[in-house]
Amino acid sequence: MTKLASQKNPTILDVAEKAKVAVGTVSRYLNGQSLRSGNSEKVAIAIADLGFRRSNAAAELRRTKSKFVGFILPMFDEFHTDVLAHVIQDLREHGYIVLPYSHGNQKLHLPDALSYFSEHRVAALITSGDTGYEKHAAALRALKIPLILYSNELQGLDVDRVLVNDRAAAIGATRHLIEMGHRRIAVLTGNMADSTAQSRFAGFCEALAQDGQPPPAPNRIAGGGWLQHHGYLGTKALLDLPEPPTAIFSSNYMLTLGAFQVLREMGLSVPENVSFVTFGDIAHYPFYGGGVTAVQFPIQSIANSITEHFISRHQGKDLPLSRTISHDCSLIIRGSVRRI
Amino acid sequence: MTKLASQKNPTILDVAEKAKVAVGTVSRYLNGQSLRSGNSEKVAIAIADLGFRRSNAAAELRRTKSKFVGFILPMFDEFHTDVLAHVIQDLREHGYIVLPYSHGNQKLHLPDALSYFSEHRVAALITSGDTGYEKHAAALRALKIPLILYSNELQGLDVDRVLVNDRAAAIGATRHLIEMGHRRIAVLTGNMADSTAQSRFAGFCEALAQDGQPPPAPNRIAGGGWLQHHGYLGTKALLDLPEPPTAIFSSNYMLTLGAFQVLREMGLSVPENVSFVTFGDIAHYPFYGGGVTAVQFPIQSIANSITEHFISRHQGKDLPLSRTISHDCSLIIRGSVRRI
DNA sequence: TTGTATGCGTTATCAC
DNA sequence: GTGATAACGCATACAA
Repeated sequence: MTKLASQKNPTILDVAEKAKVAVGTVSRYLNGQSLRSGNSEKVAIAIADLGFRRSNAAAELRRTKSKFVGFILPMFDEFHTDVLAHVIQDLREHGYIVLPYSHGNQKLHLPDALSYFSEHRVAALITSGDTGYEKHAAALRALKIPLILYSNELQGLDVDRVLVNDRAAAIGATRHLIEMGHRRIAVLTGNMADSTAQSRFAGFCEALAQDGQPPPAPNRIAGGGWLQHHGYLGTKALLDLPEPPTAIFSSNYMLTLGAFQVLREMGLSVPENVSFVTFGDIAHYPFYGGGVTAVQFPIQSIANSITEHFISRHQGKDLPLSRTISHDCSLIIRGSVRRI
Repeated sequence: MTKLASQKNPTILDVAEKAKVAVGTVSRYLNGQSLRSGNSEKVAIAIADLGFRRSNAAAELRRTKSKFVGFILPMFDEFHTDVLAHVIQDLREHGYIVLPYSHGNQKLHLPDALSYFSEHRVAALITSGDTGYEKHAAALRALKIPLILYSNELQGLDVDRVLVNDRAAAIGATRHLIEMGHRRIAVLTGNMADSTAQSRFAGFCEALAQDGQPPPAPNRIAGGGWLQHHGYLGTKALLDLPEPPTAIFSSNYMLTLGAFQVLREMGLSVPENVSFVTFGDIAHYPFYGGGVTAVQFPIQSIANSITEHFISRHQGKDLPLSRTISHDCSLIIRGSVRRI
């Protein structure tokens, strides 16, 4: 059989031959290392002529450090997708490839994800650290790769963390309600097993306490999960109270969605019938009725910190086992809080 | 130096040795092929004992067909992210890995994406086929891999297409406006270089024609791009008309967002001051004012068709060079259209 | 810096 | 089906 060059992809051997340099030189070129002046051009020309593309599989196999980074997101919702998109962008500029893995809001099956990432020998794992990770701490440690958490705190693991000041933001949002004259304030919490849900609730309570108010009565606490139906059911219960709240503090945007669903069904509007403050700002909130007052996450900063954590960790410098960065949120005041 | 087993990842050789079978047998096991009864168990036990994980890089290097599939999306917006998420899920069930590439709404730099995908030897390329692809047709052909387009039509390439019946949906949406008594109807178009923008506009005009109306006057046609600011500027112009439209037909959800921004700034509301119909349904539309009447895309069906196209193409069956599947959309009627 | 040789871990190809 | 062996394409250690 005659060799048909067009049949096979050209390799660095072909490039080396054509450029009349050694394969090592081509490899050095591909990895951005310096070569003798003049050689760069020769190699570049040969690559262009041959239409050569390095095989990432071969490089990956031979490399000591993988270029893949795993990213687990609970679902492709606005917040997580936004973080993911930024991280993909940031890491690509450093030459890394992000492998997203979503468990589609099914019950988390972390072992599946870990086995998937093991196959790809990912250099690190980025995740929001949802409920249930503690159970798999051993498996995570067995991966022997850096773990980078964003959004949620997670105890008992040596990881880098990128958090937001949930508590402070919750205090600010609640205080805004108080300043606008609200006293019967209810709260929609997230899944209280998650640290974000706890911190936001704690901040809410603290703002109340600072105002000299008692902690919220149990029937003013609803939700208990992150999804729309939690917000729906929770808000329904709150509004059915003999003394319904004049304002609601919501712990994320999906709860808020569910709340709005109820309000719509009951023919109530914001802020005329009930005031509203929510965690999580989305592109649509400015136009929801009079606009929704919301706690905005600094997505760009979160993504940057994730990237920085990864890069420094991957350089293998001497680093503490665990580092935490916290970012502040902004309260975007719109029209969903009525002064009473 | 003594060999420390814990230092290196176990390989199929280790598994084969431990299970007392040949490496080929282990490979067959890993790829789901049938083994002599009893051998499966032996291999499974050895794998579990050793904590073995196949190296995808090595497999990918040696395989004749890659397990990677490229996916280009213009941005991580609701529509494209939704399609992506479903495709990731569908393809994972078939053992394929999706590599998303977004150009972040910058000017499309297709060569970057193609070079990235070349390195990974992707088995196929999925993309919405935005404006500007024609210029790179040669480069796309040079990849010698199946191309699967969704959303946009693209002439002059042998590709599989998954489209929606934009024209029919546009007719339906416009007819709804007409049936509700509207005669002064304006349109926000997308980028008219894209087939979706053309089809939606054509459907809009056809519905008008069916009602015996003339084509829209030039000053009733605005937008000309897919982004929020196109909707903003376009709507501003429409409402500044001596005879502003009583209803607006919007070609996607971001245009609609921009339109709502203007309406809000001008203190106008939907549908009291202007009625609205939009392409693209999103989770928030039920709660926008009285709810937004919208054309809903069948995301699940689109994703399924993409997957089917890829799988059949990848099986290498004898197939026509180009296949097209079209899906119908649904008009979700809510409260953004006033009867006049 | 360059050239050469070796190995990464798997799949494909045979003969059995 | 199974077993032995030859690639796959690149990075790297080593000697030059």
